Amino acid sequence: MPKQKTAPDSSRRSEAARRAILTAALDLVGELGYAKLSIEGIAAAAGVGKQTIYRWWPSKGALLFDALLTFATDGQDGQSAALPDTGDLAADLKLVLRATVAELNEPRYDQPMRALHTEIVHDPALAADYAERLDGPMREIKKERLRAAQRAGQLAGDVDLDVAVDLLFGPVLNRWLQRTAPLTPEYADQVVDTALRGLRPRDRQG
Amino acid sequence: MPKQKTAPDSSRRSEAARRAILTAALDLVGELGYAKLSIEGIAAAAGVGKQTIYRWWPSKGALLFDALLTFATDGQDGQSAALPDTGDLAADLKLVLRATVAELNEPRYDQPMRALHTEIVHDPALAADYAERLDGPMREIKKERLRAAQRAGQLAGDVDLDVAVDLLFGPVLNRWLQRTAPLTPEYADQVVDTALRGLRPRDRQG
Amino acid sequence: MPKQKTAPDSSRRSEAARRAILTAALDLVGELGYAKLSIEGIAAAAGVGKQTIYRWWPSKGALLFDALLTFATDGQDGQSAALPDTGDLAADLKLVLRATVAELNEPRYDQPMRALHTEIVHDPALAADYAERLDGPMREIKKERLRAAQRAGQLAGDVDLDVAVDLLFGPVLNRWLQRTAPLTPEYADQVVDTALRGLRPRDRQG
Amino acid sequence: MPKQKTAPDSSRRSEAARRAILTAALDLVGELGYAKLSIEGIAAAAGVGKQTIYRWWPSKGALLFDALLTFATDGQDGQSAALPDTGDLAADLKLVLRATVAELNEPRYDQPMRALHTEIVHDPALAADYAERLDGPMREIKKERLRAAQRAGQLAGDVDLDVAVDLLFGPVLNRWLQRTAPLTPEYADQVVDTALRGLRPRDRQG
DNA sequence: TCCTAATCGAGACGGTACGTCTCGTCTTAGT
DNA sequence: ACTAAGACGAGACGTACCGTCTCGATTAGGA
Repeated sequence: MPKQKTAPDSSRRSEAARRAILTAALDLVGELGYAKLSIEGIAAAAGVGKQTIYRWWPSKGALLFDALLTFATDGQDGQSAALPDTGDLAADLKLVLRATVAELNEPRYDQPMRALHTEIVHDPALAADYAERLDGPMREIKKERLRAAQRAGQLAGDVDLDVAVDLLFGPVLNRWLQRTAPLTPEYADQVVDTALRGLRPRDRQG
Repeated sequence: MPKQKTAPDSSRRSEAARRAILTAALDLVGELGYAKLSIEGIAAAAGVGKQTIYRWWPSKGALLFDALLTFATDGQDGQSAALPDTGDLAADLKLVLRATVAELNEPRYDQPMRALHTEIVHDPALAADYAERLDGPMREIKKERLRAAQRAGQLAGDVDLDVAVDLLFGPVLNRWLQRTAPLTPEYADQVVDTALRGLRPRDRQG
Repeated sequence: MPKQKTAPDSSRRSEAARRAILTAALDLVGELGYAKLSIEGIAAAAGVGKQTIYRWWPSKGALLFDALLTFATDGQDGQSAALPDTGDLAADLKLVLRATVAELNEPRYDQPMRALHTEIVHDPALAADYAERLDGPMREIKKERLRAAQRAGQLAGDVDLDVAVDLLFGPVLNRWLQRTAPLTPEYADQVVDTALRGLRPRDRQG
Repeated sequence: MPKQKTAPDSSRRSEAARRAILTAALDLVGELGYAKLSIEGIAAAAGVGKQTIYRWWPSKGALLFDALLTFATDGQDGQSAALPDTGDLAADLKLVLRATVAELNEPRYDQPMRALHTEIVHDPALAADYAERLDGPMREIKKERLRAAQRAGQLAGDVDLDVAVDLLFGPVLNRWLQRTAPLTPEYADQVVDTALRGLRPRDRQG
């Protein structure tokens, strides 16, 4: 069987170069914005040859994603992460959604995440990677909290949890991406309240 | 008063060139995808000098937006547009959301809209323009239908209509942009049902 | 008939850029030598975009040749040039060959000419161009002087003038290119004397 | 005395690798031409690590030279080589010069020799090596034949033999390198005849 | 016979330059 | 004044090689 292109041997990979590249990528995207981010610039800032980037990452988006994964998930253990559960679903969700809002408003995260989302929009392969490695685990954590709420009788048992997660987080992410209106903690509260209560009047009998 | 930069005189503008450019832009973005779309290519495809593009549009995103506005809103009258109102809110919303899903899945719209969203993500000026000229009017139409539902007692009176719109359309738009899962008509129905009913159990009295 | 690649329109060509590029090329090849001469470097030194070079010259060799032609032939009229004719063929040839030796030893000409010859060795198209535009005219001038010598009875009438030119100038050029031995004015004299007299003994009858 | 750089120990040298490299170099230069010849390519074609090349040869030119020396001088004994001596100097020289022409026109030799000459033009160290190991011995063989001719009274006694060799072989080598005109056996004959007879008329007595 | 040190293949690394592409500006003719 | 055309300075793209630098894995002699 003839080998296709001799894939790089990751055992020989330089960890120093890898970290320098990821750091430089995050620094530069925060500094210059996504539009002015170039592989050339990242290589120069990291003190690395361009080929070293092209060797290990298939696209600028994949590099950015890797950078985000590496440094954003730096502190936490990975699997041990869970949403708070004080017994009060509405309060817990507001806390989480407000934290999300705060993070999205944080300049340090804003630019890289916009960049990543831009790439995802146009690159199905990267989207799949994102869904598997970032969105998937996060979504599972959220669904876990909602499952607990179902067990506690605070959430309807027949609700599709994926839809529930989308209902809660979709509006916030959307407003952030589209900038249709400022993204405030109050908005997060509103979304939680409205999503939990539903749009239909409660005093009517169905 | 000395003129600053001799602003282009739109009275002399060539309508033929304008339409050729907008058409070429939509064609090319559908053909090549956003990443390979270039001003240079649009000019060549439209049989137009590059300067003619730079003279009339401030950015590639603005051009794309213009193209979308010009051709997407082609058939409809503009103000007369309204959401259907059969008296059955859930059914009407499902109809609209399914139509949205269908449009987003339509290849002819998919690429240009992704491109526009990408630009919006990074260009606040364009985002404002988008909010004012496209999202705003559409949102108003949706809110009008919801207001009617409030009058008919099918929607809680104290619900913020903007949040309601976000709750209904945000998840769909999000799933489209992020490709976390396939975007189906059934999902549209689920979102409507869940948003209307709310996440909380209905059989509890409080 | 579809146009192939839309050849550049030389009427719009920037003369300033052209001269800056040719000057920079000659300067740099003299400064760094041929091996370290790069298009990138020439463009930077000339304050010019790389594309402007690639647009007008098919290869580094063609550019160098152009530079040499432009500046080496700067002073002289072009057609009026002729070799000296004092009536003494040997003296005239020695003068010319000594001048050739001096020029080849001149650092200002040495590097660019070596570079050009290197390119010619590997690029038949450039070789043809060289033969037509530089070697051809020069050879004609030399042959003209030899024709005059034939008329004056100082040169055998049945000698092929091209071979005669090669016999006189070939050894000098060769020694320069191959560095087999130092290239001195005395060597020029020796070549002229030997070529004129021939290798065979003169006092023998056969 | 501390060793400077740990010079390679040639006793441990792999003869298989050496021959594979030299063979690959000659093959590739004939196949791709000199411009596209790369150390990387030679190493790959030879199935050899790049370092093995860099360890044993100081430059691409030295490698090429080595390759030429190894395979071009393969059949012949080395010292026993001598030019033919039938007693007829002109005939002998024509034979040799025609053989030279044939070799230079041989595709198998053309490319590598051009490559070597290119390197020599720019690399004085290689030029010295070439002069000592290839040009020198060959020139000595040629001069030996000319000396015999002098003894036989077929060559003027006061002619500088180096100049004589240059006069005979320079024109041919030059026409080959510069491609000013096709290199034919007839040209070789003409050069020999003209060089032997001289350019001056023979019927004049002085 | 084992030891050990140099050579081997392989290929990652920091770099430089390549030739192409597009950017946004500027210039030239032609309506 | 606008247009089509396209040259220009600028600079990023992704590729190809450069020459240096580890890596194990042979592969010789010298002990």
